[in-house]
Amino acid sequence: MRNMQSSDSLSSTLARAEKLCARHGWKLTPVRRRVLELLLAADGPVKAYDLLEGLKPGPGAAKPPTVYRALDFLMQAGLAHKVEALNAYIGCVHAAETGGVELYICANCGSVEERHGAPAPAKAPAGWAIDRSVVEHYGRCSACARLSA
Amino acid sequence: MRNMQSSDSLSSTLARAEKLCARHGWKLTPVRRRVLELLLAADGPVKAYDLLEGLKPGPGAAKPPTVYRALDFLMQAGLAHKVEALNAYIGCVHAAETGGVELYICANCGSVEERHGAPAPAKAPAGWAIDRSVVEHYGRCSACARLSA
DNA sequence: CAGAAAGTGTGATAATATAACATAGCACGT
DNA sequence: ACGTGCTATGTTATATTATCACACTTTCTG
Ligand SMILES: [Zn+2]
Ligand SMILES: [Zn+2]
Ligand SMILES: [Zn+2]
Ligand SMILES: [Zn+2]
Repeated sequence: MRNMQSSDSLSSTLARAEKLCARHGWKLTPVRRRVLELLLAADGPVKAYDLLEGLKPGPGAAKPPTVYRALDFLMQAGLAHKVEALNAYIGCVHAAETGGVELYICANCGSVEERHGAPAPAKAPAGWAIDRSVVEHYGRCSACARLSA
Repeated sequence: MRNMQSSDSLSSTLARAEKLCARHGWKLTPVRRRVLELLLAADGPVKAYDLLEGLKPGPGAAKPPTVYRALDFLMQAGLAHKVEALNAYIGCVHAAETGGVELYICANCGSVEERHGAPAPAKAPAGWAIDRSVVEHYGRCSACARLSA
């Protein structure tokens, strides 16, 4: 399973998210904040409909658009990432570091490591202007690689 | 639009696919072959349900599983790739060159360039064993970049 | 030929995501 | 405070993408 953040680092990540939004005049509303909490507390990538379930207990009986809107906001703010090949989402532990993100996803335990600010892929076709890159690596994390060796 | 292959290069790619399958004892059945043709003839990534439409004219009134099975086969054979961030598929112009694939997808005209042969193993986390990588770059191809400059 | 394995057909359904429109809350100039 | 517009949310319905389960056929193999 993904290494769950300690309660401490979870709340400090949330605090940083709050500050980031305040600084930019973005609104980290209750729904958005709750979705971010669910993402950060999870022990791996989370499916949109699981977030939906996660919101049920609270006051807002959320419907799909609610969750997808919150995810759109969080991704635009750089506070969450989509794992394209899994149709799942993760909270960004780095709270919106700049630059592209590179993900290492363990197929065995579900842990995800993020690397921000990856170097440009260098040999793009001549004249090509890259706006955004999706880079996801699948395999076994160091712990799982040792066990299955 | 994606640079459509000339009829010539399309049939030579198909011929190479046939040979590859023959060599490995894989069965490029009519359905599979037809799906590959549709992919190669398309001028960009193709959605599964568009392939379904494309199969309608023929004898097999295909249902979704038919198409997804054919795609699974083609991808395992290295004859097609999935564009994860678009939920779409492309025929491999290189007919199963080995190694990972890196895609350059023009958001303006839909053209796709493939690069085979692992680009850069990069600096994976220590101990990490990568099985498969998804690398997709979105932006503007050289032609479209010039126009929108 | 029998039996097994691989491929396909078919109907149903699951899982993921968006459209369209109504309502509510907040910002901002007056 | 008031009206006005903008942003966010609620709600219903639907679109899009993908798989399951089971029957049937074809192909391979002994
Ligand atoms: Zn991140
Ligand atoms: Zn692991
Ligand atoms: Zn290829
Ligand atoms: Zn282009």
